[in-house]
Amino acid sequence: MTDNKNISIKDVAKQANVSTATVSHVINGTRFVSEETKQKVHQAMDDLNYRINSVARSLRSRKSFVIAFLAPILASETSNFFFMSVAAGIQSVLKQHQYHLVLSDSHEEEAFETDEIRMLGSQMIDGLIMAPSSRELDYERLFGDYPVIYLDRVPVNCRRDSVVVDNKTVSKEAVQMLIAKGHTRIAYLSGPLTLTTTEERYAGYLDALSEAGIAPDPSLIRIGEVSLASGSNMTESLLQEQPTAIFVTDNVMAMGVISYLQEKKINVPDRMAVVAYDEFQWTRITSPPLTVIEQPAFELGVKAAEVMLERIDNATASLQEHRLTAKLIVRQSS
Amino acid sequence: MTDNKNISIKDVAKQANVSTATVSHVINGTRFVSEETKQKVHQAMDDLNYRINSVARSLRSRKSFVIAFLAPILASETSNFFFMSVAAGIQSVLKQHQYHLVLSDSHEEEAFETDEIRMLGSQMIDGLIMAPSSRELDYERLFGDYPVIYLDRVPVNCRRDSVVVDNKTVSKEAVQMLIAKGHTRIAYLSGPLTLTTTEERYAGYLDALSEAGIAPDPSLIRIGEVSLASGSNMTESLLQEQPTAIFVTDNVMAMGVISYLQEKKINVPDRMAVVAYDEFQWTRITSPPLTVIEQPAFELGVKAAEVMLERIDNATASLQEHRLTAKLIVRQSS
DNA sequence: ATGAAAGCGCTAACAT
DNA sequence: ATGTTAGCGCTTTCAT
Repeated sequence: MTDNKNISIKDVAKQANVSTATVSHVINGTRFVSEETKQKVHQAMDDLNYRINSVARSLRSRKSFVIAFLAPILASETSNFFFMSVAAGIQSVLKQHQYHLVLSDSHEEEAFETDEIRMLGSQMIDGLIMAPSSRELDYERLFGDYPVIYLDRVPVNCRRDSVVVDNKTVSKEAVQMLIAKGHTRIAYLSGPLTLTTTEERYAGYLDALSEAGIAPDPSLIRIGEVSLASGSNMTESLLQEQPTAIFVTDNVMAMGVISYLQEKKINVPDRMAVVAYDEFQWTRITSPPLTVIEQPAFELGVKAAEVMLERIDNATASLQEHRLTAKLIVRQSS
Repeated sequence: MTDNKNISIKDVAKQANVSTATVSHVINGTRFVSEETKQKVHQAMDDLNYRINSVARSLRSRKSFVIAFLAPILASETSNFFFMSVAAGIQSVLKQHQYHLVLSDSHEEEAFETDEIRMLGSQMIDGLIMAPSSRELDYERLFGDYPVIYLDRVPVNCRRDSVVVDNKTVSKEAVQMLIAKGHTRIAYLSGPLTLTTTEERYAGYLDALSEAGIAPDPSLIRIGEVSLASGSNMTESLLQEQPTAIFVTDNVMAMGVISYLQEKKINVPDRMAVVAYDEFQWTRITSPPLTVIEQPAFELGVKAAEVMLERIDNATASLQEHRLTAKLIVRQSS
């Protein structure tokens, strides 16, 4: 209602009887202005209900104070959670530094993602934090003149800062825990191994088996689509191979596993132990509560934002690769 | 890598031997340009790897093609899902019309929200879709000169378009279903009644009881914090009042209900029927699967975006109030 | 301690 | 069918 439609720095300057330069400097604290003049300017700004036009500011100063986060946030119920927590972490840091966060969705599809990067390129962002949907794509030629930080996953020949989770270590730990409990036929369910994350988790699984002198059995390893139905189907077809434990590295697929076992009244953990990825509230109310690997999602965001801010300050500092540790939370399903 | 740092329309014009006006018109298709000239311009743009500067464009044209969505997206695990689905719906429509979506988080807190609105005000957005965190706040004085659409909830004296869910009808239906199954002592668990949504759900509950000639029992009605622990605690204290069914209008609280009943080995639905709000995948893998009210989240977003686009085209058209229907999904918990 | 003015990259009114 | 040019609102250099 209060119409601040066209109130510019010029109007404020006139009202306060000073130059536009002075108004600008008062706003930005960018050179000395006498107390008296400051008062006048503030008064005028209040009177006119002045709001800075940050578009004009960005155009002139070539700085937008906007950081974009590109990830599969809107794709499925799952990624949502994880990446939304990441976003919350990014946000919490950026806000303290007057930066804004723009969320951009990649749909976990190269074409969609490429489109978004192109679009962001014209939006004058000060930086891009992204979870690439492909490991092979040559992202570099898509980027504009802003720092980029890879989060959660990293493409080949990465020449950027990155903040990821130590998937291999924790996956290995999870499988070792199962082995320690006497399991030798441990099934592995996963989405496509086209991401660094899934690949690392798989490596951890193999490592644990190998160190325990257990030969990996291909019939126990199922790689497929990330969905509840897919997890359910895999579990069904897996049963004839007689596994005693299932390690499922995706939480949507985990729901499929649980739902199938429940439907067939297969007792967990007695007849089948289950370890899943990601700690969401619902994993505590299944029966029994699920043993899961908790990824530090929020912290991932915090770290990425911090690295971004440093990178903006110092474009030539040496590359940083941060690897945060995940935590195995043992509950009754294993 | 490819340095398109400073390539402007001017560079393209020079390279193609035309004026900047022509380049602009080629880009925007805003007046006739001969095929031949068009070719030259496109060639030049390709050669120079030109990318439009949408900041400059926005400044000049006073149009940003950006719509902001302000909601408690990053707040809790729950709202996440619901509002992220809404966001996906908004996005799907906007994308077709070359608009961009900026997600902004209100934290479900007035102060935070006010801050965000102020910030958006300086960002030259073409519209704001929001789920207000307060019913009483005078939002109008915070808004700038752009259309606003209320989504999911509406403040008092709303003078804007709105897109909401018909909570009362579906809540009433859910309670009637419980009554039809013979329940008379039906508990009601909810977060604070400070939102139009929660208020409507409560009204539906009361209506169903009243029409069945059941006097509402205050000891069965628990209003409190939205959290798993809170849902759990409420369930515990509720038990001495001997309800046979629980209607819980928030899904995080629902997890608390489930977890408490499970822990105490109280059979669902035999000793306690449960009906919850919101259809997420995990509601299918609890034992037993949950009867829930499914809100049309994605559709809510679609509708809001459509209304926004119409409103941008026609600022003076009469106010629209859309009320989408929710669906009761009956499963084994009731 | 403050002002004048150029110009960021674009659009669009006014020319021709 | 295309060119010239004045700004959009701001920051910032160069003056004084």
